[in-house]
Amino acid sequence: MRIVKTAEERKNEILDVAEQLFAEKGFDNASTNDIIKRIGIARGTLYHHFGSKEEILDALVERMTRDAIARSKAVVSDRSHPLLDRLTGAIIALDINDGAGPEVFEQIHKPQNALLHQKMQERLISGVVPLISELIREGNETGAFDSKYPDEAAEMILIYSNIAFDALAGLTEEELVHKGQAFICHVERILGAEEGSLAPAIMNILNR
Amino acid sequence: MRIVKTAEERKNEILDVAEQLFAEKGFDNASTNDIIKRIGIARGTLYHHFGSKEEILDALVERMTRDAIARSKAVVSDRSHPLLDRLTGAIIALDINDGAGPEVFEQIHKPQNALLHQKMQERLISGVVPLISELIREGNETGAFDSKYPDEAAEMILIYSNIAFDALAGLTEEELVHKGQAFICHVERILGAEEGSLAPAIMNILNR
DNA sequence: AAGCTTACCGACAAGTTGTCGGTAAGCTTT
DNA sequence: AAAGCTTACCGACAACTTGTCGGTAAGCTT
Repeated sequence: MRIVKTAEERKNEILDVAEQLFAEKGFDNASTNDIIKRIGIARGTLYHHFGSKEEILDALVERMTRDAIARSKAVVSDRSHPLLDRLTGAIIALDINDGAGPEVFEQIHKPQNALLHQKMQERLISGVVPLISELIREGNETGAFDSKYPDEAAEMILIYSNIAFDALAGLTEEELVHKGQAFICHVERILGAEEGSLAPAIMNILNR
Repeated sequence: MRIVKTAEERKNEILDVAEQLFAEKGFDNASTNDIIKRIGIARGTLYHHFGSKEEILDALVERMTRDAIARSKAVVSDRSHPLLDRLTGAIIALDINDGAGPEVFEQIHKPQNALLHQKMQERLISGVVPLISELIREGNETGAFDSKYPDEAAEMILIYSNIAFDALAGLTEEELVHKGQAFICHVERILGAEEGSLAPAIMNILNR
């Protein structure tokens, strides 16, 4: 009466439960025992599919970031929208909690998840920087931007948005708006865009 | 023949060894057993001074960041130097490895030290942002800068310099210079400073 | 010298990760 | 259909972790 599944099926099952547990208790506090108990498999089964606990984390990070980057890429490639909309859309696509569930993104910033957070950030940055910098170059040609260092500009914008928008828990609505406006202003300056040119693009995206 | 020391002495001894070990093996891989063996104390002694392994980490982070922030503060407060020198000096003071030893800063970015890294970053940012933003306000008055959001500008500059200058391991000399120039350019734009006004200030600091 | 505070000790409980020989399910292959 | 092979699965086990706790001893007061 032993239940057998394909390797892919079982791996995804493990990742699903790992995602839940890391969100609930954090990577450090969630044990491999927690995972196997919740699924109802034996210890050996888990280690048959993944070589270590960290390997589970890596696979999970891969799965989580793949979607976000794909979404970002889709927005960037869609030339039917104006350039500025594509820029803001690509960035926003990263921050908004994907379908998987918001509780993950809420707990991700807790100290127990420092590793998860760092790995996700690394992947997101390296995956999206090329997209954004290409967009910046495009803007340079149309005259919308005037950036001397598109790669580094993209890097700076993405790193900041990833870190700074982590800790927006204890902020009032007013502070939040202020922080958002500051961000827009600084992005405009970094890109050499006209002042106020980005704000409407963000509205376009959010109301879409 | 039991060796007794004051609590402060012993605590510092523990932190010294912890710093070594975290640098050698990373926070996760260095066990409390490693610490007590290297010092030659018993398990109970360690837990008499620190309530948990994470408490050791916190104390260590405190001790490490205290110096860096103090250095930064000293530079900012020294009004005998020009404003721009104080700005660049305060930022550079954070990145340069302090006397403690460079091996710590080399290993700090490894995955096993994600927690340490995150906690240090948080403390550094929250400690130095007020200093820098005050400096920016000062520059606004003298006309050197034109920043609408001094706090967020300081935050953005500090976060980027902390993250981006982590991974400069596999870069050529040329790439490094390019990245440095890009950073200067973007800081100037964020602050609304005149183009090229920051570069000489950085030279001043580095050659001091 | 008695007493109190506190640094120190080490055995122990409870839990963690990763290993390994063995079992059984579902394939080919003949 | 039987034999054989691959591979998903099992669970006991070793080796280690962190944190606890009753007890010891050093250095203070009083």
